[in-house]
Amino acid sequence: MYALVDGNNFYVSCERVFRPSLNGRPVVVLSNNDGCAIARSNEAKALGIKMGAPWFQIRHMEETHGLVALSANFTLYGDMSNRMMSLAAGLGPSQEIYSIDESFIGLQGMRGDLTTRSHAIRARIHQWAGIPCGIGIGHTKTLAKLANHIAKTAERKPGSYPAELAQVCNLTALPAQDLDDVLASTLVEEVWGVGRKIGAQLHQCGVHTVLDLARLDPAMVRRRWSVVLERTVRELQGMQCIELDDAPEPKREIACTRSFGQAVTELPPLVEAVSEFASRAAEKLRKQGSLASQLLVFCHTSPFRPGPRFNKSVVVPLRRPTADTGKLVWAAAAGMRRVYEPGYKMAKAGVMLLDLMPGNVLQGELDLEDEDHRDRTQLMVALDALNQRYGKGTVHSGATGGSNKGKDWGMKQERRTPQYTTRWEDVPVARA
DNA sequence: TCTGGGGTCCTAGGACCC
DNA sequence: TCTGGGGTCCTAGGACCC
Repeated sequence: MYALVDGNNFYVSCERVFRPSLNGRPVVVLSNNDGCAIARSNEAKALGIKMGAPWFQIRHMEETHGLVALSANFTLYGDMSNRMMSLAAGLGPSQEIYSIDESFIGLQGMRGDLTTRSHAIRARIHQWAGIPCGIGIGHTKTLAKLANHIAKTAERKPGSYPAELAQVCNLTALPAQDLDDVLASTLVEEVWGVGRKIGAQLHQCGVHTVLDLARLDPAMVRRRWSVVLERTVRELQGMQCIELDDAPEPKREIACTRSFGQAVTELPPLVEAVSEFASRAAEKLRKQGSLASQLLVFCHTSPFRPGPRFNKSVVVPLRRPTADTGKLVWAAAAGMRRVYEPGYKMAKAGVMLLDLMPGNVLQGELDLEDEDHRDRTQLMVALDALNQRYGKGTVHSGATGGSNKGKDWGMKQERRTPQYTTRWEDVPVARA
């Protein structure tokens, strides 16, 4: 049995802890470069503001509806998250931190009334961390997720579900008929693992509610869709297919990408940008104790704007797996010089570290013939510690070309490796 | 004018080998 | 020489998550 503890409107709730005057008002938190809304208060949701809505499309509500917009402060949210997570951990014997605002709690072996206990934990998180939460309980992670959705919706939209399910929804304590009623009044796309595409396909097949989905034959679902959706169906039926992952593996790839506030056409600022990205990515890489074997660099024009399109990337092989900022920055800069073509308004660029393997920077590189290398890697570990303690950008390795503090890079969507990736050897050198 | 930034898993198909 | 089956590895792309 699992619980899912999830902070409501998390970024907005974090801001409200320090600015109580925002309570009761429509508030959004905006992404990098104030591009679009990545968190919305209940009041903002009630205004019809969608997740990811571009700021320029909703800003008129500042005047018409008193909408308040805040620039994101991710350092603050990370701090608040840590507090919330350690309090949530009190609910059961194991915990998987799933995202900045959500954690699954394993409830195996717990005695007593879990609903009452959850209400108590919820009150404690609100009182000590200042964050309002919803808690959902189910026999599987998928059901716990669904329960959490019901707990939050019942609170936000009275009448949508029985009032006693608000804030804490324990599906395992519901009589069978009540459970069916709840599942029948929830649409399939609310299920964890069902997105827009598959949701639409399900509706076409007459599968509209979660109850409809839960009653499908798993074997048929596997044939018609995939093993992934089959697993979801089984989980809805109460069979555990997804385990609690309380000791996650290190990341298999690490990315740092940004959209630019204003389009960039020249090579030097692009090289500077990806150098900074590589430096950030190298920090993440060392933090998880990995080395990278390949580095991918890309840049592209805006998909939203007219004009000539450009979208290219290159994979730069690294001679040896490394976590050395200097080497990664060099590779990123070299890669950008290769992909760059003049005459385009670049909207976004990024760096991805690929083909990661475990390896301590120091121990992993001791056998290098490079004499300075050991000293440099030791220095980098020291710099990482300082930056972590005193904030990003406190000190830089000389290789990264100095501070980019205050630079405003914007944002845009990029989910997968760019399409036109070429091999390093096949790319002609750009004219600089 | 102005439109996130990260990640994961699964599958299909090609290359290569025996 | 010709033909074929089967396994493995890799990559690209689709779908999903927050």
